[in-house]
Amino acid sequence: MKQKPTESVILDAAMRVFTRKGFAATRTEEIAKEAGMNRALLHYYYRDKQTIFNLIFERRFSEFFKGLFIIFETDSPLFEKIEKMVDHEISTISQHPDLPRFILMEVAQHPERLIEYGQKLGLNPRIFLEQFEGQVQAEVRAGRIRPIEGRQLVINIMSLCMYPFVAKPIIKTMMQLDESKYFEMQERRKKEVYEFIIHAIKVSV
Amino acid sequence: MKQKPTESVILDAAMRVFTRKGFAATRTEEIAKEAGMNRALLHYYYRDKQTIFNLIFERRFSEFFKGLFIIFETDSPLFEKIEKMVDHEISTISQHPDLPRFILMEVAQHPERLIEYGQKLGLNPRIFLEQFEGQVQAEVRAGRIRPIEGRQLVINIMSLCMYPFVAKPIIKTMMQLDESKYFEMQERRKKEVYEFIIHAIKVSV
DNA sequence: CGCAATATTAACAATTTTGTTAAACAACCG
DNA sequence: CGGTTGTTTAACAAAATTGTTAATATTGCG
Repeated sequence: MKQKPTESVILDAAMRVFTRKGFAATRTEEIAKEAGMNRALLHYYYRDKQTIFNLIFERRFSEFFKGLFIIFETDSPLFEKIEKMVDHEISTISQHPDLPRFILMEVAQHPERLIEYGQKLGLNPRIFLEQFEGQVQAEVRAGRIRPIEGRQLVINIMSLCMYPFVAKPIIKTMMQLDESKYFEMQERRKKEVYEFIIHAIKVSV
Repeated sequence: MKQKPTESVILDAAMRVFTRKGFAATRTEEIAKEAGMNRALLHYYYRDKQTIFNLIFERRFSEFFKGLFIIFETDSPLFEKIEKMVDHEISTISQHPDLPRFILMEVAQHPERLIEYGQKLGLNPRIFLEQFEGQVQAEVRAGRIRPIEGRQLVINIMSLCMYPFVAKPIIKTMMQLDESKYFEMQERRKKEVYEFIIHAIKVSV
């Protein structure tokens, strides 16, 4: 029976609650309850709510962006890269389905954090983006894909992967899916989205 | 110099603040300031914060879903319908760019409202969805589009239209777009997304 | 004008949420 | 075992947020 150190019990609980509710709607009381302890203990280990939140935000921010950028970085051929991106995004986010909504919510409210934490992680979107745009334009010139702006393609890929998670409650309700049906739908999407994109850009033979 | 009735000055201010911040992060003080009045006056016209929020939510919920369902309802041919949907969504949401994020945030926190307000508006997603799936399957059988589940197509269309708004702050920062560049990008998307979808589903000739 | 009725505000009160303190408890070590 | 350290809690205090009230200002109308 290895008991986790209280610090990480707190952080794990805080992660769940903050991710579900966002900073503003989160009550420290709820974090404490989720961690099975008294509210005062949070303050014993961490100065205040904001301090805990910042730690969580950094963690989740990294989870959200790190994997994505790793794939941008690899120099596979375009189609392979897209396949990896789609598969990676849908797979990893499936295990943290409310991560995108959390990031979007908090970044929308404090856009300056995007720059701050982006630098902290050493992310440089400009470089990745330029590299990707170059790759796309090369394919276009080679006549393998129809003309498309690299950035529009990136936006399309991200949209197709992320939105179904962000809109999970709406999709579940409108399509009357329970948790497992929703999961199956996402599983099918790995193939569906990849093929959708390839057909969308490939020049017909 | 026609002065608007105080009720609607309040609601308009509340709409802006709630939409920007969501319920939990909104301070009644901020609504009052935005409306150019004393906080007490909000309570003179409306019982409390929650009452104001409910009015706003109903309004915005309707804005978000009503237009969408109208297009589902029309019986244009598939490609035309898709074109209308894409154009309509991107155009109308462009005028209310943070509407989708607001709806998603609040529905994620209170999914039961989706059903409640959906019924209030007389929306019946099941019927529209079945009708659309039928239309898609007919096209598939006719060999005009490649095999695809109707629901996956709906999700794809919505994703491509909505996500760029939901992720606006991230996209703006990562792609270094100012407000007008971002707007231009969305303008170009009307055509881009439509063509992307058509190529993705059309059987090559 | 003058007085209702309505609109608005400032000051106050209640509630909710956060943060602190001092005392109880537990673990470790001589 | 006794004392010392670090952990946890209950009770309290402070701050922030919301809601109320009573007094003031404004409007319209006889």
